[in-house]
Amino acid sequence: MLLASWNVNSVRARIDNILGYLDSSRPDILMMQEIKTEEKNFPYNEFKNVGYNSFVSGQKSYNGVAFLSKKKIENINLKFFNDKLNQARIIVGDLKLKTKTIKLINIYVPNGNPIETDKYIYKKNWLELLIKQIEKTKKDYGNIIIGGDFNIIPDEIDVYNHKMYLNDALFKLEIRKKLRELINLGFYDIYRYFNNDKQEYTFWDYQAGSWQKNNGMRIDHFLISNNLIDNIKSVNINKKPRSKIKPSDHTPIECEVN
DNA sequence: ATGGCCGAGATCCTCGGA
Repeated sequence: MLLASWNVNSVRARIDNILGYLDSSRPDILMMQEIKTEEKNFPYNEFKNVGYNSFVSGQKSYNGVAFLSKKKIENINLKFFNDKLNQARIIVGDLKLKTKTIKLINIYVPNGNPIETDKYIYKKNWLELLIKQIEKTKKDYGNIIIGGDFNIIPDEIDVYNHKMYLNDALFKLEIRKKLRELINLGFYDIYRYFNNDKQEYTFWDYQAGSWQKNNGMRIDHFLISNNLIDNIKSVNINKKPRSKIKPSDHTPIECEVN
């Protein structure tokens, strides 16, 4: 089973790119972030026509997350924890396989810049609430996959010039520690698990020729609960969608699950 | 040495992104 996660930066502006990606990579499940639209304007039919069901948490202009899935995803939950600003940043559901059920958690973590503002406080609080709720969930469910745009650069190797990002909400030590705390609940950063010292990115800014210069960062992740580690066959950052016409600034991360 | 983008939504600019 191929599981993918992609910050599409508007599902409607990106519809041709997304359909192209589904056609060439055929993921069983695609977790999308930043769909930037309400449910009433979500292109359900375009995805239905190519064999995917949509499960959507929408919001006008900003944020928004969704699952596209060939199979049904059950017990969809848009209120995994109480986000005081009520932004559409998380969607949770159960994937029932023959031998097990996997809890799928699709997240779009707040950016948090600039760091001297409420936006940074919101990011930190959001991560703390997420960690608390994952800790609770871990007691009842062994099989958890958290995927999405974490807006966190895990380590120096994960960005083209880490010194430039020391006081950035994506790389501040305080924020990276939150990711570490989450992983320490019993997860693997599955990209790094399979790639010890490989330097690859999932995001390149639209500005300053970042893509051409490979000035990127690895901020989209899959965290796999310990129980599932033997079920993961491979992980791949698929750079093709970033090279297309009118691309998202992110590219998909893909994970092959038994 | 510097600056370079893009999407949404309401107007021809602002906000947010990272």
